[in-house]
Amino acid sequence: MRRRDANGVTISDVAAAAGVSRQTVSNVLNRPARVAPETAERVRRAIDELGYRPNRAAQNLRERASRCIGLKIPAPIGVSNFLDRFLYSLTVAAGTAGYHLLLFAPAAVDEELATYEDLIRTGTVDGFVVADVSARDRRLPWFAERRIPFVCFGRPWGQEDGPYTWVDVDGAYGIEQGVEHLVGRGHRRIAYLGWPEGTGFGDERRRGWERTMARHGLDTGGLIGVCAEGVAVAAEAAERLLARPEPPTAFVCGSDTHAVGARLAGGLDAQGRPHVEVVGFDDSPAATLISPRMSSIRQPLDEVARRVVSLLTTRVQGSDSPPEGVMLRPELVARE
Amino acid sequence: MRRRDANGVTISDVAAAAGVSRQTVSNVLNRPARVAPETAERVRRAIDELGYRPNRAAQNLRERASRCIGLKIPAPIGVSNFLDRFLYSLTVAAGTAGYHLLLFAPAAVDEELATYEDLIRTGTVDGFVVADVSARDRRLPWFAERRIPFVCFGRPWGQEDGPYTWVDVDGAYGIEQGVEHLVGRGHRRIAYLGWPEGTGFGDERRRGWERTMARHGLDTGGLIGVCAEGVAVAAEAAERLLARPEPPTAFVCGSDTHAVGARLAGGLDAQGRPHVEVVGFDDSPAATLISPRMSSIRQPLDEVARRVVSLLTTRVQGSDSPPEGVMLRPELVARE
DNA sequence: GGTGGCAATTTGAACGATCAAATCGCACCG
DNA sequence: CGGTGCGATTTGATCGTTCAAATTGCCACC
Repeated sequence: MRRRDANGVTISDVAAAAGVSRQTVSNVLNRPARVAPETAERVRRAIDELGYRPNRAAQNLRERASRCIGLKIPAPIGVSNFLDRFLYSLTVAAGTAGYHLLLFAPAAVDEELATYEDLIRTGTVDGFVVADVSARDRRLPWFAERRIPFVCFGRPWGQEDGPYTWVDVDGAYGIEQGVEHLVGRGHRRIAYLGWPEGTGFGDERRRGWERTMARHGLDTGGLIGVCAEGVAVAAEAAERLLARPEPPTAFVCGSDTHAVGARLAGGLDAQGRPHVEVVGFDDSPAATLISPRMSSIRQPLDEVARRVVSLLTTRVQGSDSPPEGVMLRPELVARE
Repeated sequence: MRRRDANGVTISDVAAAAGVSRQTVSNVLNRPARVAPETAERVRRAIDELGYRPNRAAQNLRERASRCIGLKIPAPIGVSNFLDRFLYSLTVAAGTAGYHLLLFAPAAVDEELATYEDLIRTGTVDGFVVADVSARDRRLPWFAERRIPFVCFGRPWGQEDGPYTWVDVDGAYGIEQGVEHLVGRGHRRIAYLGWPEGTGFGDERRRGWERTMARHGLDTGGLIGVCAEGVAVAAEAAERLLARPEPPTAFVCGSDTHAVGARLAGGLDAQGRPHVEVVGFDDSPAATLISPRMSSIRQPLDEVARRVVSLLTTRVQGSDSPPEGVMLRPELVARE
């Protein structure tokens, strides 16, 4: 029994069974037009009978491609299951494009670049999705220099029109929808609660609030709160705003964590209705688990994943496509 | 320029540069003892200078192994980022064992088995981690029949001593620690809030509560609440218990979601201290985000991942190891 | 009946690594 | 001085696939 496990049927076995050469079998699968219909039919029957499946390693070797997309999985420090959801969308999108997602975690921070390089040089992956782009991310020029295919989820802030390809969601637009929603429900003193200055996406979301308030001629003075991500600190920050002489009646928030904090700070009335209306960002489970459920701005992760995969696969397949930035729109999920 | 990208240095290039045969280069990397020290040194220098890295596809073809572990990523319906954390631990564990994690998501439910089969038959993965074992999971006998290597995270309930290999965490022990903790703090009426009968792990956790209460001679009558996972329903269930004539003063819970519900139902006193003490399960971010922070039972995910990978790799490498069940102990993280 | 053209199919080589067996060089010994 | 033994190294074959070029068979046409 020489390694005759579940595996073991090769293209030659099929060829022999169908009475053709191995190349004809290959053609049936890859270039059906080249094969006479009745031959193709005979070969297909043999394939089915033997349960033949082409060996991936052999294909990879021949094609010089792994059909794998590499993704660094960050240490789980986050609070939302954002990565969970993106990972799922990305896996599905990759799958329909004929790719697989390959996860890796560098042993140490200073080994990170070496790990990327290794995966490419050994041909383990064809390219990367970079989901945690930071400002002035040193990986991006490093990849570009080595002509390593990659696509960012998240803008390379400050270089949106630069040499990198990315897909991102327009946070300002999302917050704008949130403000519009609250204005439509009669609110005038709408506060913003989010991250301190410095995170690209956070700043953008805040600007979305500012500009929408301005368009409606609403004052933003004393209505901004900033704090790190965390329910407790967010609740404190919200309380400070609520303690002011003209307190906000509603909040738009940079994240669902901030939003949960705002809701806790606001409290509920006797009927169990929140004193302040809150719109979160990310539509994480927290938004639906809190009671009553909370409106939140949902990022179109499926679409993001599809675009990322599509951009990456064209780049992997060698066409020297120009850099491209794709901006998608989030959507307000209004609840209650 | 024939495909001379970042890639392209082969073992023959190194051999030529070092003035040896390609097999000697291979030996330097895989069987160093066979090579004379000065030759090895010369080869190693050539490897460094050329930046040689062995091609993975060629190795895979020759070795008949992909060094990839397949993992089905479930649709993200959960509330915790449990998968996030396990995925990370698993990626790290796989990495140190020389493997990579390959994610996939079957297009449709009825294609699930076909997807597994395909991945094995094409040699895309060497085996699977099954992280979502259900009672009477039809995949397990199906895998076994085909001699497809796999290891479960989670017991195959009812067949713990059966033909399958698994790693799991002793939920009853964990809950026991929680009850002990609460007893130690003077509580006598300790309620259990968890899933309705039917989930293997949920039932086990409840039994842990029952047996520990019994050991302390404490009555469990009217102290059990069950509901689906969800903060709102959990809060309602907890309220019902709290409304009874002899209400519980503390809760141990089947999940952090249940625990958050219990905490919300209990409410805070004037000093911001919870009226009821609560111990959750999973030590998810929710436990630390709620204010004040909550005790919770932490599963040793790093250890689980290491054991899973270790069991799987020995099975992949062909040794017909007998089935094995590994039970690990969770740990109470006491807070406040 | 020979020739050209075309579709269908086959053959040989290659992708880059590793294993098994063969070969080489050298010291040792009878 | 030739044979033996042994460590170090090389050669040839192989893993399973696909590309490029060669071959085959068939028909139409002059």
